[in-house]
Amino acid sequence: MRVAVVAGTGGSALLCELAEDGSRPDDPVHVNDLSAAVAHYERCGQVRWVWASGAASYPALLRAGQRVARCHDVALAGRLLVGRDGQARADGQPGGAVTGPAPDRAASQAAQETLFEPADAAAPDLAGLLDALVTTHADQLRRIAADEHPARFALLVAAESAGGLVAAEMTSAGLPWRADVHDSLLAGLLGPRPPSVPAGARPARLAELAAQIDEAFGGRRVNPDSPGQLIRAFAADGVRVPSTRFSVLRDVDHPAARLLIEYKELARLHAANGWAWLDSWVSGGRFRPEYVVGGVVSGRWASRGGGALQIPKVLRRAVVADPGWVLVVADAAQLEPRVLAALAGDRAFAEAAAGGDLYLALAGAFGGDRAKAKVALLSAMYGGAGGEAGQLLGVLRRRFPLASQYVESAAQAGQEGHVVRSVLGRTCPPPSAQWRSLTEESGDPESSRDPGAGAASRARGRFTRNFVVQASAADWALVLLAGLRRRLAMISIPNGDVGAGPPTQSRDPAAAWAQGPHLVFFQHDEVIVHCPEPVVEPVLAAIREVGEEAGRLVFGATPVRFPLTTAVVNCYADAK
DNA sequence: GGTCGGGGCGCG
DNA sequence: AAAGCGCGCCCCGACC
Repeated sequence: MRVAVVAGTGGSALLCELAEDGSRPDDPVHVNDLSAAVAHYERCGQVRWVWASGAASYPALLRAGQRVARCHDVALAGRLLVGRDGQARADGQPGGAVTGPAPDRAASQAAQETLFEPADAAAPDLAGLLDALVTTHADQLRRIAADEHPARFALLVAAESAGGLVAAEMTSAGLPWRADVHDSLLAGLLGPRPPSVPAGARPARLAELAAQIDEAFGGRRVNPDSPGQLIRAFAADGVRVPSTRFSVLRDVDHPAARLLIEYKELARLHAANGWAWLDSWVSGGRFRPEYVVGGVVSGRWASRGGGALQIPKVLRRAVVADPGWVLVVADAAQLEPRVLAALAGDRAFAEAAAGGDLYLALAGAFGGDRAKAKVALLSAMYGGAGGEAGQLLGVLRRRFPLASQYVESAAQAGQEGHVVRSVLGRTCPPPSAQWRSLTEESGDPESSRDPGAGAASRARGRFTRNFVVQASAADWALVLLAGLRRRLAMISIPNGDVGAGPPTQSRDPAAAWAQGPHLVFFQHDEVIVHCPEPVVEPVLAAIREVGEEAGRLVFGATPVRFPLTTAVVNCYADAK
């Protein structure tokens, strides 16, 4: 059953049960306590909540201690559909439509605008919002059903919506983070925490390195954070460097180069994940970033604040399970090449991907050299062709023609300005107007074409080449995540067996759902479950099952396996 | 005083 | 010569 919901003020809401096609047979019901109403429906059986945006609605429910099992997130679904159908343009020009404009879009367009325009917070027109929600949702169901592969697209919408639930829950639960461990890590590398005044004071080790760098430039004062100043300082010593990035400095013969490499590494840690980061982002033993579901065009997540998806490996030492709990870290091994194998239906390739080390299985085609197999595959997926890669690509093309053709035709489509789609139907953005005008063939073949046109065209080819793989891998990961979330919720905790339990001050007392094993991190092809020790086994079993299930749901019958490596650890740093 | 693009680098 | 994809965040320096 689907139930549409719009939240009112003070925990109230307007609800309405929907028919299968999304139509509304009954009048809406006003409830004073939404979380109680949600609890009631969740107890009674299978309900899918239809709401405008989980990111907007779900955190309040979680704060009230209430979880939902399933939802249809109209905002997330709408983005997937807009990506597929192209944005209708007011000027009547085609907007990159894939399947042509749907008839009678005007009404649903108006409903959507009502739904997402800023409402009057003091006196929201709940009935109007619910109408708009129900109309938009029904329109979405029709458009999903009209997809070339409706079941796949419906799976994508369901998984994306579930992603919205996971994201809110992970923010609420937080990633266990030991501020004391982080602090001593920083102190060990940078020196003790400098006093907050004067602001911007360098920690001891950085100040020392900066002084040594000045000295290495013969006493010239140089700001080591300024690439421009550094390039000029090197030039003054007769060393010409095109930039000051690591790969350049590594090969520079000057006493400052080595110091700069060390300085940059530590300065980066200090700036991005130093004490200021710790103060802003970690509280009560938890790091609580905000995740942006579908924030990357490929369907990968992005994050807002705290750089949650770029936590440096050295800081994994600070990610420690609560007493009586462990971290179960699961990582999809060689996900993207396996996804390519499944996408392309290349039999020889797929059989190599049936298990174990994929690159090793393919090494035979490359004279037994695993490293060469890896370079060839990464080049095929990323569009690299420099150096040795070109020749290895030739080998790949001969031995695994279908896998090669799959990415080649995606690249060609992109170069020609077309869009491409992931296995479940996420669509890449169309080229910009600027790209179109740049790459357009001029009517006069003799007139010189913009020299940037070829480069722009090839760049888009690399983007679409990579998109089909990266976005399909994201499809798989999202389905995995949704399935794992569902399974974790079904694991019950042996009563009173949860060790000392987590420090109570670090946990939201209402978060009863976080008393059991729950997701605390998701990074593209890797998840972390914070898990009470007594239920490690069922959690590992759930991970095994869901890995199988995700491959089957997303790719259907394929010999390709998507193995998950798991580690049960107290500290994230020990997982690899 | 603020914004914005580029350089650089963290993650996958 | 350009040079493998996708992000977020920091700092700098140019600019308003």
